[in-house]
Amino acid sequence: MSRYSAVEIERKWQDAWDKAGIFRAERSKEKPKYYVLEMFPYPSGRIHMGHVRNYTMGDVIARYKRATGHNVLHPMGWDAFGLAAENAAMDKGIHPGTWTYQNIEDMKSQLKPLGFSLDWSREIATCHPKYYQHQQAMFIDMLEAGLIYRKNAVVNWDPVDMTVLANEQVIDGKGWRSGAEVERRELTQWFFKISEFSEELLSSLDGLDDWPAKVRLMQENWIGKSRGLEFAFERTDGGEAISVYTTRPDTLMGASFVGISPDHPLAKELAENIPDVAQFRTDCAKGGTTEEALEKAEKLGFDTGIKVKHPLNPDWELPVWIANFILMDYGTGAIFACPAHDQRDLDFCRKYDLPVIDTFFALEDGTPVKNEAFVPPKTEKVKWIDHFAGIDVATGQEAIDATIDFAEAQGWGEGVTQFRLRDWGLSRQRYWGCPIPVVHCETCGVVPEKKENLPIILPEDVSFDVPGNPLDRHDEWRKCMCPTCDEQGLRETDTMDTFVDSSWYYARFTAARADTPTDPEEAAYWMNVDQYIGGIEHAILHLLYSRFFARAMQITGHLPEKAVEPFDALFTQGMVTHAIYKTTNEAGRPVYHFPEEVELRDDKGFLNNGTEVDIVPSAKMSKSKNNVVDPLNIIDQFGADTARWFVLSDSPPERDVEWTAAGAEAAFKHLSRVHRLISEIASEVDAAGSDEADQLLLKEMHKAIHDVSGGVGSFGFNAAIAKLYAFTNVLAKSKAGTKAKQQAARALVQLMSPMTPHLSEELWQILGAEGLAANAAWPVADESMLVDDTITLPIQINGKRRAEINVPADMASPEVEKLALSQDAIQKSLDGAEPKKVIVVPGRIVNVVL
RNA sequence: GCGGGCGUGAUGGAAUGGUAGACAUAUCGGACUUAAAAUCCGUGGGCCGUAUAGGCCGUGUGGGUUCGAGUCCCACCGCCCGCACCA
Repeated sequence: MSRYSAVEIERKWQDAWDKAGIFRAERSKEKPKYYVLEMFPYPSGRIHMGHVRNYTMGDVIARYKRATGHNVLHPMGWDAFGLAAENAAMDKGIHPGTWTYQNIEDMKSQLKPLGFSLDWSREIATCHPKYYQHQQAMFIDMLEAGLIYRKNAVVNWDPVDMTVLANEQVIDGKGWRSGAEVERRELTQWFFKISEFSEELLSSLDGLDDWPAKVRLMQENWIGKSRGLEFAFERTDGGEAISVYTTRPDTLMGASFVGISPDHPLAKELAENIPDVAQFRTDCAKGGTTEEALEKAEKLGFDTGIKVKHPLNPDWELPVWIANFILMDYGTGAIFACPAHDQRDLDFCRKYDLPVIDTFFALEDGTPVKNEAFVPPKTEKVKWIDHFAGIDVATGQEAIDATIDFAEAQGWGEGVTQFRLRDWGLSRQRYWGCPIPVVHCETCGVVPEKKENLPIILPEDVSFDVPGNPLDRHDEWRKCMCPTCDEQGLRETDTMDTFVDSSWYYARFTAARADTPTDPEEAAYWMNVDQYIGGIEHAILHLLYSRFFARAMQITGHLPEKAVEPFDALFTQGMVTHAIYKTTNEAGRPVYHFPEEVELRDDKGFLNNGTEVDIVPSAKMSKSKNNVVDPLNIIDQFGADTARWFVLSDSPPERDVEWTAAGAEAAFKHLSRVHRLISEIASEVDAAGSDEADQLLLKEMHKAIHDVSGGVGSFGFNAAIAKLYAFTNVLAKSKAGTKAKQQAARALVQLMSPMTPHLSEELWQILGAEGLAANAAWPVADESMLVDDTITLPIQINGKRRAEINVPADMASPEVEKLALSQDAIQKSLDGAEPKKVIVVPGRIVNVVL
């Protein structure tokens, strides 16, 4: 009998599938379509465990759906534009395109041996003009449809390298290469009007039943709908009133000062004449643009000297401060501060010695709230002292609503709905991205390129020896004809955010070689994606942008109406994590070390020169952190099926998993055992089984079919695999040579086939079954075989298990109760006491309450 | 700082509010072998106990709801993800 040789088997069956062309997807009227998609990879050069996990899950679903009679589309491509290619160009002197295409080739050759049931004929790479020309065409359509516009926005500016930095390139407020303190600087940039879709993107979340609740909640909070009060504070000096927006108008009587953003028009105006204000604005502009950096920055304030009047009491004057924690992007860029009921306001008032008005809330029972920044809960009742409309006790929300009504009735304020969601800035001052197809013309302004001039192809002859966007320096490429007046114009040198590329690739896959962005018939047939699978780290941006883009494509006629939500079902897998080993260099910058450079002793890590490293115990595998584990070793050593089986069995798919090498060998041992077991069964001579034993084995088989089908169909892969282990154990112990055993063996091979497709093909053949296992219909569980005649019921006394009884499955509750109470162990525990109550949960449990 | 999530044996983990630890790994013991590997059988939360008898404790911590809580609620601790220019 031959041993399990993964290498031989896997190559052989991959060739067989290729030859049969069974994974090539075509429209069909006979079968229901099923579109399964995993988030496509960034071609970093090496596949990592996260990829293997992600694509194995998708492949299991794809193969399972094929087996259950679906016409499956399962494509693959490359999210190929991005920053890393430019870094490689700078570090290694390779052209970003060369680097990227080489990586794609390498990664494809690493993915192929895994035996995924992919339709490679639809492969796309977003950096290829055949892809991005369609993106440029859609950009023009969307620009003309009013979905795109230009405005100023802030970027990270490195004053030494004179270049824009990505957030990732800002480390502790400093440029990653120059080390210079980063400044926030305004540039004119292109934007998608995603905020116009706020309400729609929010309310449509309700229909996404097959999305994780946590993702919907995160998107809801991100869109951030709020109802609040907008009103203006009159200035005592007669200047233009300052309009503010607040979600807590009920705290207006605790107002201490009015704050404006450093980017507020008033702050800018003051800066023109007052050097201190200008200086203050400069100070505030230090550091990166992330919300995290802004929120964590030291709170800074500047008293403008301007005073405003409280809307409910003209004698009450409030000072106007410029404060760095107020965002110009949200509301009106101005607030009133209420230190008694907001911790940040309180901290600010204490720091700058501003008045803290005593609280005016009390708990429902009248207990006054001391001014330790008590945030009145929106859902709980608080006593609301009667500055406004005579309401006594109200929930926070009632108080808010009442205040808005009151302000509107008195005519000094207006209820306003606000969204936190900002428009999507798509401009990037970088080379390796899709060129934005517009021309700057002295006469005509900024005009879209003619569609027949597309694609606007990135020039090849660029250099990265100077920081900044090489397109800016490429005069030959920049100079072009204005599409409207035929005079000379200059091309836009900003390229598109790579999120644009990934916001519509799912649609392109439905007709990857079409001459237009999508093909109406193909899109109508294949959309929507039935199952989308990817990392939880994409819960907000990528998914929200894709949801927006599907709508924008629909408006511009590139997607059918039904595809308004592109992904019917979403599964967010957990990340594969690994410890990070870190030291610090002379410049104070972190240096990351590969796991194989670090020796671990007593929970501490050391480099071979003896230096101790800092250990971050568990972090997302990331190339820049040097903590990526390479799955190729496992594939080389044990084969793809072992790698696939292992990543599925080891942890629940939604949870993060800390990578350890141990366990892969165990998976290999099990597959070898299955190979041996099935081979033996195939060679066993027929023997008569006992009916009873046969029946028991077949019952186990049907239970396995039921449980594994359920697990595979609902991302319970690890539970399905546990069931397969148990079923294998039962099968191994059953009597040799019976018909039932042959049948059960075939079922086992089929049930494993989505996970271990190569091994299953091999064993399918060994068992003498017809055709390819990949083409075989999925077994169906016989419902009548799933029920047991007798069941074991635990008996509890006050919730603690004291005994168990075997009873017929259909025994009536009163009889179960009688039988339970008659048990010796129960009688002994009762010790003559009379039960207060006996709870019988049919088929589950008996609980005796004393 | 804000939003979201997670926390169960030595380890990965299982458990529609219903017997906590399925299944697997490490370990230990045994069989087979000249020996080893492979394989097979057993052991496999802690404590008491001669124990495959029985009992007590036990799902990050503290409280609550319930006949019954790993699961639901509140507070706290720790870790992870995201925060709009990493993808």
